[in-house]
Amino acid sequence: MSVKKKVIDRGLVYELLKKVPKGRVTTYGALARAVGHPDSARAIGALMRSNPYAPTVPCHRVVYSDGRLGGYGGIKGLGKKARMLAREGVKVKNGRIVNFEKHYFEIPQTLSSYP
DNA sequence: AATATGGCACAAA
DNA sequence: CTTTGTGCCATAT
Repeated sequence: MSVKKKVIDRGLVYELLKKVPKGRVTTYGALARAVGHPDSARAIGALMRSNPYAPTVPCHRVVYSDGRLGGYGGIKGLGKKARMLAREGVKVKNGRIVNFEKHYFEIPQTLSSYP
């Protein structure tokens, strides 16, 4: 099998993230998995951190697998992140998403076998 | 090129 | 439920 690509496709990550509907949230691990890198959860965060496509990519909809918010430029950004999520219908309580499973949106792994 | 940092995830205690 | 330790990958300097 021709396995050539080792690095994550940033464009693909952003595309998938953009596919996340409003009022729903996903996790870094899920995103990593969707792009074909099940162990690159952290890398996803790194890509978000760079955030080259600022408001184009809803990086604020990406949270920890535990249901917590995660980062967003530090503890300061968390408040803003929580507010944005709450505004979209995702209630955040004490830095944790309420009914996380309910708002969780698993990204279709259809593009996992992307060249 | 190498080191340090970081917006993660999971298991074990 | 909280804390510790380990793995994994991208970016910045």
